[in-house]
Amino acid sequence: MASSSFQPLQGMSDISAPDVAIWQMIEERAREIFARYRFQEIRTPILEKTKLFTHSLGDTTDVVTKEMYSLEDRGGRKLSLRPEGTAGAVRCIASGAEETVNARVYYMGPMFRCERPQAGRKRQFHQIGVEAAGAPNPRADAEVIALQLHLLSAWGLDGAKIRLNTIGLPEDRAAVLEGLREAIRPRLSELPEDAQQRFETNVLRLLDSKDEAVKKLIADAPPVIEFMSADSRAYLETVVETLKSLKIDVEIDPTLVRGLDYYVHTVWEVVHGGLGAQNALSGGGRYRIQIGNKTIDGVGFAMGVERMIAALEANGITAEQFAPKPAIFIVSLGEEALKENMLLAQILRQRGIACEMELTNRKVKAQMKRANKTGAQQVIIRGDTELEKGIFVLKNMEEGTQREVELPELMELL
RNA sequence: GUGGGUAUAGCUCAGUUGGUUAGAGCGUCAGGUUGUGAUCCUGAAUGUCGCGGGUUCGAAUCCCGUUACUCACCCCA
Repeated sequence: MASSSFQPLQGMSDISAPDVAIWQMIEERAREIFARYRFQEIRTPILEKTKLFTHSLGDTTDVVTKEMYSLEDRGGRKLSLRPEGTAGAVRCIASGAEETVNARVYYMGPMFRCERPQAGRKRQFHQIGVEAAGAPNPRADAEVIALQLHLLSAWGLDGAKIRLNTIGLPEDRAAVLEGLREAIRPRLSELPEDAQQRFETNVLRLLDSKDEAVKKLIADAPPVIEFMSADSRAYLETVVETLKSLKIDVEIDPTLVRGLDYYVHTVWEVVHGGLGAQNALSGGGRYRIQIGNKTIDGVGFAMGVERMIAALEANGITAEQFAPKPAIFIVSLGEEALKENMLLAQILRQRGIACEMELTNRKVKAQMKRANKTGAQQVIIRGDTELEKGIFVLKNMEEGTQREVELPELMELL
């Protein structure tokens, strides 16, 4: 039992073998897919000025107002651990030269939100995300969605669904809010108190409420897209058509909204059953963010790696399947053989062969038992008698067969 | 931030209305005469019963606090 005073903080955990194998699989395959779509990695600082987040995510969003880990440094500067990846990535893009306005980047790493932990929600969690900067273009949105689905299939995930919606342009916002309020106002008094409050502060959030009374009311209200300009509606249509031509199925969900202020036009979510209440694997959308005197347009998404792993596990894909196994396990018998076998192991490793060995003089039986547990395909047994004869016993663990070989043959076989 | 559940061996969990030396399975280690694993048999080690306080002749068991885990609300990936 770990000493309680040295446990990780609430909602944060160590990730080690064997679990880490699935993380490595996810990251490895993601890099491969990103390369095919010609996205490049960026690594931005985990600690940023608080202002970067309040400014780009919106200073009334919960993420910014109550969930950030914020601190002052020794110079009294207000800093925060990043709660998401887009702000930093966009800051980096904005600081670059002119050609970076069309940057295509991806990132993977830890994010921090001080919320109550729950299924699929940690305080330090990990995201893999992409940002494709560039002027609004529905085809760019569709390409990014295609990339996202490609990732899911590379990881072997089945049963994920995409829900898509538009939240229109900032110019549409006033009409949308007013239209929605007007539809709800006559029956406002029927709603619970917190919903009534949200009616004033953030009426869009009523769209995805879990409250039954609110849900019913929203179902009766006209879809918000009806309050948007013809351009905004055409934009969504082109996204959907492009996706269709790529043979990608999406479900239009008029109640889908996003919590962060920077979104415009297309927004989407990838959901998966078997995740509990936090069923969104990934969220994405088009955004417009002001950084200094530059406006960065772009489209991107972020996936929660912990949630992804939970979804994979629901599909029967687990870390053990990716646990690395040595090609060779070396069993020694006798002082002299042990010493020589360490040299042999070193040579094999330098030739690119994963190789494990027992470093004590335990009985052969115990060493074989350990060899079996590592999952090694083959075992080299070399004791002092083999050493004298200049041979190696090579055993195939699966078949249970073994034979004696000399050094040149051994090297050729491996 | 609000609310429910949980915390006993490395892991999964038993532990009767508070009663004497706290248990099982798995794993680990060792043996089953020569130097061979995944099966089988035998044996052994390992616990401040999450932590702190209280009630009691006596607490793993009851009460309070605390930390963490877990689930939901909220929020979001």
